Amino acid sequence: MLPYDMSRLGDPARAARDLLGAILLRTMPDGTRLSGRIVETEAYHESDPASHTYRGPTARNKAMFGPAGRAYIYRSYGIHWCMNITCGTTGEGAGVLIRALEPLEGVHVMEVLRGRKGRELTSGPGRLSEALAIDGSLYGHHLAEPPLQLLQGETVPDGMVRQTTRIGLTKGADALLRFLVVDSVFVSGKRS
DNA sequence: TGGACGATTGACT
DNA sequence: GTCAATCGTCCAA
Repeated sequence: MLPYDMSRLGDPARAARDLLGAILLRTMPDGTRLSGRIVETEAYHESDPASHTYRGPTARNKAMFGPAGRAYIYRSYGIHWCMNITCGTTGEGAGVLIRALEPLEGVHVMEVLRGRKGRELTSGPGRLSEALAIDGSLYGHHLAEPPLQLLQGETVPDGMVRQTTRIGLTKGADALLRFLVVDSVFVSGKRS
């Protein structure tokens, strides 16, 4: 499979749209491949009150101020790990939160890691991190190489993309910076 | 140096 | 639908 073209990780809103359909591949220490197709993203930028980078660089967010194509990983609610792909130029605090994947390879191992099956494997930022064994040890990792890689996938046509407000925010809640693939069962949130 | 607050999830009513 | 878990981070004092 071809690597994702990191030069496309400029403006985070544009990158969030473009990352739909791309593949995230995790290679376990024993060689097991865990992968999924990105079906839901959110864009964050230092000019945005909702972003972790809004108040400038800190020890936690420094990866987002570094070069594009790295993993910015943070702990949410003291419990879950969530992963972003950094965007923009060095010195610019921007990134794209990966909110949902469609499992491709290693589904059985993901089921063991999650202790669950089906839609709940990867339909949320904390869920997909657990399913792909992503944690703080991968902070700042360059996504061009193992054990965590971003690969080119099939392009998602505009007609299959919906743009909405982001999830779980108190500040900047009205900006339309969430992107999802409309026919995917794995998009986060409750379903009927 | 204390304390309020999450870019969430899952269990329970 | 409601709510607790759980702890690092950041700001006010």
